[in-house]
Amino acid sequence: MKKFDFSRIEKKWQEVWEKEGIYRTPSPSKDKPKMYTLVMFPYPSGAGLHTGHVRVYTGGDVLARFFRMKGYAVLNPMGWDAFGLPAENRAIKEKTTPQKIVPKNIANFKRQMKMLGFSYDWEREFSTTDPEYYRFTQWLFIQFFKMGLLYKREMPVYFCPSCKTGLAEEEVLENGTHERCGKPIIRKLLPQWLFKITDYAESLLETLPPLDWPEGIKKMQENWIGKSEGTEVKFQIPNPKLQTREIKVFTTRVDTVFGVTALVLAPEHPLVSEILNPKSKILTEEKRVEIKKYVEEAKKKLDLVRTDLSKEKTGVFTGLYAKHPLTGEKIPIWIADYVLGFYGEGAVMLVPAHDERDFEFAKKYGIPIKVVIVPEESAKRKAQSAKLEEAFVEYGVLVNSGEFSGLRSKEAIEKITKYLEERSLGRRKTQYKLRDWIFSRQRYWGEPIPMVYCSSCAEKKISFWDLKEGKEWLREIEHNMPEVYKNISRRIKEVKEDLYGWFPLKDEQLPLKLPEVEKYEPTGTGESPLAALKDWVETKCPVCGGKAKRETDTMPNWAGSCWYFLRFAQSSKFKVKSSKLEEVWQSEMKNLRVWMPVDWYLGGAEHAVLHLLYSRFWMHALYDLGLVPVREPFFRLRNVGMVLAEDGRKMSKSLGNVINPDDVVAEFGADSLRVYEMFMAPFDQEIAWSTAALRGVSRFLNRVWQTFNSSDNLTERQEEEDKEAVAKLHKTIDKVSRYITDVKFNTAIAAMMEFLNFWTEKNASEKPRRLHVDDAKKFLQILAPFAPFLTEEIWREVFKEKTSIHLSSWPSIKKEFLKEEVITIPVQINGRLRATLRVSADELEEERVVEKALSLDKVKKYISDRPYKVVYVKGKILNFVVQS
RNA sequence: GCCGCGGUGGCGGAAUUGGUAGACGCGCAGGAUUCAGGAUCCUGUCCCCGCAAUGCGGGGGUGUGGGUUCGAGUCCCACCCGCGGCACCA
Repeated sequence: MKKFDFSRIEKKWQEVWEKEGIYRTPSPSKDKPKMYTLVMFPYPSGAGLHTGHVRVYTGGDVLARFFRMKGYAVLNPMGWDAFGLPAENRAIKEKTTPQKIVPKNIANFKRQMKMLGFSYDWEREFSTTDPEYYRFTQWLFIQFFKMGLLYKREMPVYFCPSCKTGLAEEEVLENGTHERCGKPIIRKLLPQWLFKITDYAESLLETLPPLDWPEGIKKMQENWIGKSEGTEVKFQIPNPKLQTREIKVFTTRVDTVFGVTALVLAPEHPLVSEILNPKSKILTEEKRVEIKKYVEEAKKKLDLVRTDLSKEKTGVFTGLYAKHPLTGEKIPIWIADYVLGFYGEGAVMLVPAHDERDFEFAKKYGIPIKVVIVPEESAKRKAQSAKLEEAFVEYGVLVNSGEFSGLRSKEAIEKITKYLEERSLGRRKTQYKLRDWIFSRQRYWGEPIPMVYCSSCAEKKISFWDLKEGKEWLREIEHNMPEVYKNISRRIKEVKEDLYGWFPLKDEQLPLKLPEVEKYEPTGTGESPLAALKDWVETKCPVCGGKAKRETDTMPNWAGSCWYFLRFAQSSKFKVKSSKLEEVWQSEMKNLRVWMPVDWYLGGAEHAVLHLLYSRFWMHALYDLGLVPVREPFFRLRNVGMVLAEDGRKMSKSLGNVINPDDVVAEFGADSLRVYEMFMAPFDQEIAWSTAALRGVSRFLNRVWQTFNSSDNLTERQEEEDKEAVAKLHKTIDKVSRYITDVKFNTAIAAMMEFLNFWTEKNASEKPRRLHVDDAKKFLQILAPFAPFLTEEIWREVFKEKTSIHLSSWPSIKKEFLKEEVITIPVQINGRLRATLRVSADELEEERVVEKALSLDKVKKYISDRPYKVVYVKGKILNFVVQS
């Protein structure tokens, strides 16, 4: 018998499928509902696809193929996320350009994807680096700008002296090194574009619960946004020499406010800079130097590797006092680096008795510890003022708290907040951990930010919204979307000052192409390489016609991935003839309405927060502007687990344990690789590579091939068909259908293996089991999403089918085959299995089953004459509870 | 420290969600075929014990200890271990 020659066959079908265009996206209709399956698109690196890519893309492909056969109009696209540092760094190293590297990498990725038989609609392919694509990335940026969601501000950003580039905080590892190059980073003050993502914190939180995402991922997003409700309390500083009149603190435990024995400021707090100014003359020179030294140390510390030793809290007393808003007591003001400058107000009230960190700090510096909360039980006795061994951080009953003494914590929080609000000493406040998103990069290989800066307009304090164009835009929003307008105009007030002189490009000027340059290495000054291109940078101000400069920063990698799923859903022949991009976008709304949201989104859990949060944010904002039909981009999310090397470690070149898909396909074929990666473990679980297990899968596929190529197990005559095999087949179809949509690919394959074993076993009379060819084909069909090449070969070459198996309809199940005719009922005595009973499916009544069971010798033996109780779950189990 | 996920044979894992624990695959052992095999096929394979031993019977068993239940891998309580994330968030 001929062996399965996979390399010849795979090549043949790749070509045929392409020619026949079987994976082109059909138009959905009433009978053909839409199904948008998407896998996180890859960064086309020079190394080509790795086994992890194969895993997640195969998973997506199985779903797409399954839904296609189920009669859905499937959109299953693929593209490339090709801007960003790796290509740029590689180009620098190899003395070439990213423009030359990227297409090569893409071509290699695409070759490998075709080799693996992924059923993408290649007509929708694009790269984020295509000017036709980033023209709209830039246009979207401008929409966000107009909405007041962007502002420019000097920010202390992380900077990698080795890569000579500014970094987002997310690119810095815990140990203070750059995630790409591993070198230590420093901090540098640079003007940055920031996204006001914090303005959407509530919105992003609100729509999270109904999403069909892994609960863990949802929780991580929730924690990242980090909402907490509490009270802002004002402490006045009765010191006429100071400009700062008050210190605001945020607390979730205002019930402990009577226990405040100090205020602690972050080194970044405005009051700190004020008193450090030699001109202010608030402090003695000695004190000023002491504090200055501490603050500088603390700021450096942020940049240093955080060690366990640095965990001990340090601080310095300023010599200044604030007034307690409720008791009027003098409260000393300290500075300590454990208070963060960017969270809350950059200051906390120190309540040593009821916060562990405060307790530790107070002990160290001899600050008084005042108990104001006691456990409810001890409140009933007498408030004991015994020395605290540790902070009492739970809720309890207030003591030593003036008129609020005796209240329970929760009630006290309400009452004290109200009291403070009435006297303008505080207010209810919701605080988020989420911070605004630094969106500009001082790098070459990214989308140019389509903004122009005119210094003379800036001096005249002209902003975009002061122009006729800006006013008209706002008026239209106000007219059409009054609610949205409220938010936009509030934000504009907040950001306007930072944006005098900044004007967006006109639609017809887009795309603002990334100029080809000779030297695109980072400048080292922190500026983007684009800053060196005089001709490009210098331009005319669209407002006054004078000299103006282009923004030379580019967008981060995230920009392209924040809306690529929209682009796939828009028409594939998306050629922009009109320069009116708004019209072009609006004309595509019908397609977005058809396809969005993504029904199935697969990708690694490492994107749990950033990519998913950023794209959700863009969608929420675009929804407010009426530019997308839904708020949430991804209805259903499933994670894929990593593929580790055979030794259980990460695959890496330096360890020499990398498995290359090209090699595996050459030796075992694409189907074997696909089925193996789906079979090894649940999809979301990590797996270690095992070539031995891959052989097992390969053996299974070979047995499928042999079975369909021999006459032993097939028949054209209905009467020769093995009834048991048919019943088993239908059960298998049922299982596989359910397992696929449960993303339990491993058990789907196990079920098919089990079926093949049964089918090729001899029956009770030692004869081979035969299936009618029409039924045998059904088995091929359920295997087709996993092993597209092998099944197509048999479908068309053995069975001479004219059209692809992948366009065939998923086999339907006959319910009567799902029923067991004879059921095995376990018989237990006192919960221990003692026997099994084979009962026909129409004799499941308790009376009959018990009678039968009692006739079993084993059961008799255990019961003998003792009284018993019967627990019977129909068709499931029988348990005799016997007294001993 | 906090949050999330997990702990089942020699290994990867299965278990209809409270109802026969170990499906399927790997590995291993024995056999067939072969000049040969790291190819293919068949048989066996959770551990321990007993017997009139190719069979039959008994006991133990899902990280540990307790609990609920006729019945627990699954539910509850306490603890141990591993992985991932966040890390002074007031």
